[in-house]
Amino acid sequence: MHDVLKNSLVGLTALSDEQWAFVLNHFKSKTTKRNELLLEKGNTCQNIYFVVKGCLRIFLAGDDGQESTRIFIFEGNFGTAFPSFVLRQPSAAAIQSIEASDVLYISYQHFQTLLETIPGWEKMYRIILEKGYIESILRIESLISMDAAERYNILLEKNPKLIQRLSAKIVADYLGISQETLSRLKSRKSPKVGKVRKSEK
Amino acid sequence: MHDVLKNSLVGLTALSDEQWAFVLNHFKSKTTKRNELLLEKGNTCQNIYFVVKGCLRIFLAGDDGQESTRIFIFEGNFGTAFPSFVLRQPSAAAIQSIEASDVLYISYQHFQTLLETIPGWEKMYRIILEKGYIESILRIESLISMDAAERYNILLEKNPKLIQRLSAKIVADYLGISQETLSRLKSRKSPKVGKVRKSEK
DNA sequence: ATCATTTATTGACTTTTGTCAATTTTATTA
DNA sequence: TAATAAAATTGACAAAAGTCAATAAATGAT
Repeated sequence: MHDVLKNSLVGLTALSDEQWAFVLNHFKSKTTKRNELLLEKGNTCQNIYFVVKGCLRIFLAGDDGQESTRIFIFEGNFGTAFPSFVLRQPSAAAIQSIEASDVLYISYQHFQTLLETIPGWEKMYRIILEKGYIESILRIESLISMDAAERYNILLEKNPKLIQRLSAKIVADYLGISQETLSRLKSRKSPKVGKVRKSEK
Repeated sequence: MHDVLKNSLVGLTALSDEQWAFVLNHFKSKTTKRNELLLEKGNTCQNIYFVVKGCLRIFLAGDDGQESTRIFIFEGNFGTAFPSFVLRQPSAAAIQSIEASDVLYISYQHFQTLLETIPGWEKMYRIILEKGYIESILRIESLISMDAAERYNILLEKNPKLIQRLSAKIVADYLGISQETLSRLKSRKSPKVGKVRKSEK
């Protein structure tokens, strides 16, 4: 599993073999079950996760049972309940493994150690932050300037894998619309394109 | 002007006097008029701006004349058309000086120079990125999980100065709602709280 | 200070989206 | 593979928000 992590980072920053060993040594591995919670709302997030296989989601849960997905973390990506992790505060969001997944994770303390002792790690983190920040800006733009149909069509165009792979319920949570509205958008605009049924695979 | 910049950064990172001089030397200053455009949509953003006095906004403009404000940059903060600046691509958004403002700015090339030559600068940038990313995550959450009235009330609670200082039109653009809806929210929920008229100051 | 311009408010109406409920389809697991 | 649970779809209706238009208020430039 650690090789996957190294391979995905090796282009971002230049580290010696000793530094790579030091870095990788601070990541623990974990296998999760489908729907397993990695962080409960209200707890302070202690880890950054790197998804080797599978998919996590960070989501908000309202009192009424309604959920809103803040972000997905697919294979080859880092993620955490970011505000909680950085500010060391109880998290408004929970982290859930949507699929049975293999993840690596590093604690806040160890992450700080890497930032302080490996100069290239600061750069790598910065580049990952830039990428995440850009994604979030594009998402804000779609939310403030488009209606549900436009947002869905853009997602379909830019990230069709996401729609195929996840349940419509969760896609709706992510788009900020109800599952019924999403269902109607699908039948209205593109009847043939939707989640690939497992029975068709 | 450069003192304001140094004072706002000095707590984030440890630099020698020589390093501070080197850093500040790479920032140019500029005075802007009200409503002046610092970047037009379609151009690649060349600078990061630091607002000493006044306020900038980064906004999208639709074909129909409708505008959506991505973010505001008030005194003591950095900002840019971030995706364009980082990815070196034409910007979807424009940058406008809402008020007559004093700004400092640094070019992409000079910014890279600072990242490469001043280790503490990488850390400073990372901390600013973390802050911006957290803000954007909270904004996404409000957009996907709250209706217009809730978003407005939260903004009123967390950032009343923003509502007082800016026109309702621009606040509506920022909230992702129409000006009419915002006007109705104001009269419905909190008749006495609104923008402070200049005539009342 | 006045005037022209921009911004804000309000009403009437339309469109979009949400909610509730019933049904069908798909997925999970014993 | 049957049984059960979960998810998706659809219809009917309600609520939220947008649009258009008219008017009022505030601003800023002379």
